[in-house]
Amino acid sequence: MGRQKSTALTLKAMLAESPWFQTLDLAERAQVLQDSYERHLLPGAHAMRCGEPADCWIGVIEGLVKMSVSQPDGRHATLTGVTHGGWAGEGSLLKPGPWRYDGVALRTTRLACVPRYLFEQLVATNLAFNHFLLAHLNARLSLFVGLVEYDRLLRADARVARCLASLFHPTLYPQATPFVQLSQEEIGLLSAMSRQRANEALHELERAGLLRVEFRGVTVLDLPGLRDYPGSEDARATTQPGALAAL
DNA sequence: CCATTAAACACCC
DNA sequence: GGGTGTTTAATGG
Repeated sequence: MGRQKSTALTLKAMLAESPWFQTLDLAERAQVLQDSYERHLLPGAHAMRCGEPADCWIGVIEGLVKMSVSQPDGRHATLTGVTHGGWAGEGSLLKPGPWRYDGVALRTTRLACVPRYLFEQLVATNLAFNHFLLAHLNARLSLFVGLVEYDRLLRADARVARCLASLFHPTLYPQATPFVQLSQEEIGLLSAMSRQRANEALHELERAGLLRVEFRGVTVLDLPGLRDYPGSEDARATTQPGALAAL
């Protein structure tokens, strides 16, 4: 126990720092603090498994959860990653039935779990909480709209850029700091590419001055630049096959 | 043909 | 020991 890592929060601190918690009145806060619980996951363990009962709303205190879908033939697609400070699962909780996605811990992970009945009670009675949920869902929507574009139109370097930038959405990840603690393998998993391709992409982004590749992670230097990498104007330097090759 | 990846390797934090 | 950086052969569009 007692392991004190840099940003390790307690369950209560994690709840207290979550934006939606601020929307609750005192009684609601007390109930959330009392009835929420913590789960510890080893790498590879499921935070949620498609088809199993969706019995709580899940926040990431520490670690990394990869959201994905899979098909019977074993192929699977990564949807997004949830890092510390992020909340996930509200989509499945908003209607009856089981989880509709898989959530897999990519490394040792601690989860904050808010029981389903509490989540439903807040949705039914607390307008401010609903406002938070709308903003949260809207943020998720724009993330996935961007994902379709990214999957269909962008090359690998740009996919990594977008994947990293998405971890800085203030609504989804209020606790984000410039240093992103993701190994290159994890970045590859989230960006749907191999580790060495992710490595190559990261160095391209570093060359572009958008981030610094570091030990077990990257530090983001230019978030807007990452968001619309490779940009439209001064991207001539990098190889840009396809689009304007005719000229 | 080209890009990407899995596998394997040697560094080094 | 795990995360990197790099090379190799294999794979698929």
